[in-house]
Amino acid sequence: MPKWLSDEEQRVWRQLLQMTSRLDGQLNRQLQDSSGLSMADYDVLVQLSEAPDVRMRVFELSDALQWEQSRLSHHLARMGKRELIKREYCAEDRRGAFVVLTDSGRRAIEGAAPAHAEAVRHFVFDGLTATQMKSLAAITSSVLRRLQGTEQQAWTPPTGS
Amino acid sequence: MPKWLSDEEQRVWRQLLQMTSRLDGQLNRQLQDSSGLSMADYDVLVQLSEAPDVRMRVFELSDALQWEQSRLSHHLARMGKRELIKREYCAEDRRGAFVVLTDSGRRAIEGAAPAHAEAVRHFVFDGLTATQMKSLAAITSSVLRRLQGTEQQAWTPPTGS
DNA sequence: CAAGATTGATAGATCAATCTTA
DNA sequence: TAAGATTGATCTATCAATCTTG
Repeated sequence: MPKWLSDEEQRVWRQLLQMTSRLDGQLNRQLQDSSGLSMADYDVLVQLSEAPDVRMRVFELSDALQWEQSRLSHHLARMGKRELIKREYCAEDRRGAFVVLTDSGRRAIEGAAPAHAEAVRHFVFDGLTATQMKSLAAITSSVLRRLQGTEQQAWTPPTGS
Repeated sequence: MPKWLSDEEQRVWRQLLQMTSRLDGQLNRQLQDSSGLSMADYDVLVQLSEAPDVRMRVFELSDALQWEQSRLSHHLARMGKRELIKREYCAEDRRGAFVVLTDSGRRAIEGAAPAHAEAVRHFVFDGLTATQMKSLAAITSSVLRRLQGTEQQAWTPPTGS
């Protein structure tokens, strides 16, 4: 059980970090400039637009996005001010609330999606072979499996005694 | 030139986004709990600790980390308050400044590194075959190559006329 | 004026505390 | 008391404006 990453691991790890931060930056800028949406806005709008009756309970959204409740609540408040979404009362459980896509929210996501998809394809998928595509699916699955069950608590390394 | 991502692309893309956000969250929590450092702190301290005389110019750090000047400047101010780094005057160019690792900063990074490396290995590399490792290197290189030259400006899709 | 760097304003993320209803 | 959700405080990120020296 070596104490450090190997040279190869280190190189790949730094590349992965760089890839994700630059890709994130580029896609956010593209979205922002072309449509005024952030990736976070986009993700919320995608979930709602795919939901039956374009509405979801707050906790459903939170599960789907894997966001903390409070982050989501603050974000929905801001999106509400911009009229991308609205809240509706929930009759069955009066503690809860529905989040509903507005017409203007639907127009925003429909306007933003084509160029966003194009950008993702351009920067990521157009450069990959079919084999690399399969590999990427396997790699992300592997890491996600290893992250299972560590959702809220921090992982601690096994003691080396 | 399809307008949307294919089903497979969509599935892999969502997995990649999930992987990076959860991995980021987990590694940040582990670092924070075990050492009081964030990943951002960690990256700054790594750069300084690898630099000759544990010091760098602000613009060198900014290049190495690929951070905007203002983000770095704010972050250094906060790290300065915590005495992880300090500033020193630059004689050669009096507009500039050196950032120097303090003793307490060196202790912090040395204390944090083993468990952090262990976590990265545990969640990522221990689950990959040698072939997948090579694939991951190729994939990240491909995406980074495609991002080259788009650093500050937003990319816009070619017009479809 | 341009390069190196900081500052202030604003938007977003995280944590703990709170409020209401089941 | 616990579940669904919001609020306020604090920390971080981003953008535009500024300050100083080359």
